[in-house]
Amino acid sequence: MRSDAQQNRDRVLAAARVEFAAQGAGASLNRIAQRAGVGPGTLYRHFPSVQALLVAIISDEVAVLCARGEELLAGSDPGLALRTWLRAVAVHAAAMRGFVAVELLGAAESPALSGCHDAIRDVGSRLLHRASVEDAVDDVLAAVNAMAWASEQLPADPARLDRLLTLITRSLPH
Amino acid sequence: MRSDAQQNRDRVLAAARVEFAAQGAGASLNRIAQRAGVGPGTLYRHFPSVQALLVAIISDEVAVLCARGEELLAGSDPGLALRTWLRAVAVHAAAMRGFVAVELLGAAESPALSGCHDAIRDVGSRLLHRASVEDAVDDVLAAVNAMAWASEQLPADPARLDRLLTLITRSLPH
DNA sequence: TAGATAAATGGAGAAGCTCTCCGTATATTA
DNA sequence: TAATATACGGAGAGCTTCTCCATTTATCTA
Repeated sequence: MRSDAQQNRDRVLAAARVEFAAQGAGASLNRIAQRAGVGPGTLYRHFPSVQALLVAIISDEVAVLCARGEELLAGSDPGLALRTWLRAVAVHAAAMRGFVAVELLGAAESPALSGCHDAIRDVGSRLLHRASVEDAVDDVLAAVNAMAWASEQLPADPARLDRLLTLITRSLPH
Repeated sequence: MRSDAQQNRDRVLAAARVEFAAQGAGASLNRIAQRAGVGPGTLYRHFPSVQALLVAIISDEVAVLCARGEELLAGSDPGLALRTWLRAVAVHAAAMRGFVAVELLGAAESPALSGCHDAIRDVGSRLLHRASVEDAVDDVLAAVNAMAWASEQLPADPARLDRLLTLITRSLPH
């Protein structure tokens, strides 16, 4: 990749992070391009769709979540490890203002995205298995993402996400 | 209201039901107006925002849900009544393709909408109380709506909604 | 029944969106 | 330094939501 192209790609990504964080679902690709100081054409060449942009942003954080999961898998309390990790997943999803949920849930479309999805699934299923939970990992992850999404929609209440997660996790092993 | 206005209002509502059911979040108000055989200006006078349109459509179904809740309150098994009603709420929310969830969760903005919200809350809290559940009705409803939303996002799987609801309801009294 | 009036209509158009195309500018290579 | 491949940005097409106002029409009154 040409060095100026790389630079522009990075600037678009940085602008997109800011814009998504600020505007959520109302983010405009035009404004992202403007904020990055590039033309719309440039943005679309690097990221042909909103998904592509999100995938690039999300991949980093998924890697962090997986690493955290591996750490927890090495720890001693399987039930606590599972609940801790699910909470981390939820916080991550909520921070992305619902995008992660929408994108990850609907996965399997983009190769990169389903890569993320598979990585999360893998760690999740091992954590579930070690805690003797029999529910499908897809269902549990969908539920956790849904809770993150819900807590986004409602008026801000710092404790709500925890209460919603508790509705699910309290039936899991302690 | 003048009779022609009433007629147009009804036609817009009918068109909106069809369009929302067919297109989901991608529904276009232009097309709704076109389908109803009215100009955009007419649509916007009757319903100044998408929310207003949704509120009108939703109000009917909320009334049905409340009636169902009252029936169940008169029955004999509090735990079963609660689970049955929560499932009905979820099916209703899913049928609205996520709009109900978004709108009802974010409530308290439009008077009509918060009316719906209050009605649902009222029935829900009585069902919860009778089943000796101590969770806040808002949290439970948010969780149920979130599950309906999640099941919408994922590839169609008729049993998924039930599995997701079970993640919540299995910790409630049987 | 006919005229007055208040209300509703619908379409033109402003502003913003996504996304494409292509002439121009520039980084890289020989 | 010259040639070439690549990336650039912005004009513009075709959407969208939403507003304004000249025109039409239902309803009321005499």
